[in-house]
Amino acid sequence: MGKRKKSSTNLLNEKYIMESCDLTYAVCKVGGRWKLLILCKLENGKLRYSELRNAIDGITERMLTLQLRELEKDGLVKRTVYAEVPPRVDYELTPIAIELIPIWSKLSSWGAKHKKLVK
Amino acid sequence: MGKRKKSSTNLLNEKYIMESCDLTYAVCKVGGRWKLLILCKLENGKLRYSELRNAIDGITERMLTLQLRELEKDGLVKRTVYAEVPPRVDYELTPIAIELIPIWSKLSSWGAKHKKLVK
DNA sequence: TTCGGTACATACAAATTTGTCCGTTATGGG
DNA sequence: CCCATAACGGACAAATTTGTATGTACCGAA
Repeated sequence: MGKRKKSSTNLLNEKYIMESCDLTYAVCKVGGRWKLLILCKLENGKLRYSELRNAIDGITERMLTLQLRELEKDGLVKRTVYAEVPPRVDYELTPIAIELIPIWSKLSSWGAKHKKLVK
Repeated sequence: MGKRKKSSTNLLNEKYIMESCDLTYAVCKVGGRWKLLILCKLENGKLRYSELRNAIDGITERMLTLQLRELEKDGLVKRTVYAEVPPRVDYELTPIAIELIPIWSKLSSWGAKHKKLVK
């Protein structure tokens, strides 16, 4: 999120795992604290920055920005800036992110089931 | 993993998110660095500690132990200790973890696809 | 001309995760 | 009696993620 040291064991391990396991790779892409919450909010269409901020209780602007930047870099959300003042920016899911939705819903059901089991 | 401070904003946020989003909850359960790799190795049946260690390149015994402990606590793996010397312990997926397998395979395909897209 | 709203950026600090190194236990073989 | 082995446990340190506080640009409205 900030800069990472090249060639720490930590980073090398991460790289190795991401290369050798597509599943870990996939999970890492949505692994930030707020990423899935953001993506969920976007399931029904575009939202602008402030709408996301208001929709996600507890997130700070810094975190929202950071996570959106990564999602954008990873091709999961598309950012559109309108040349207006005050500025307007909106975010939407990319096609590859949309492909995740049916998988999410299964995973989400699993989560709900697991949650009950544990109690 | 080590102890966590109760009532840091960080922890409170995590709790809140896990409660309000089953999807995030599910992803967090397998979110440790090595967890998915471990679970994948167990897909075809029991393995003992040393077999896991040897199967997963780069993992240290400490990390393997920690991640296994959490997986056990979360009911994703079952640990069996045999009263032998030297000790023998094996690990296997629980039923709820087995239910994840078909979802994983979809997610894994998605990961592979995404990986190509990005290149 | 100061003010307000939007979408950030930046410096810094706290929390958490991951990794390194070394110790432990019990016993059958030599 | 000494040692090797399997499966850990604990202290400590490095790396990384998350959170806090504050500042920026822009322009139209008051």
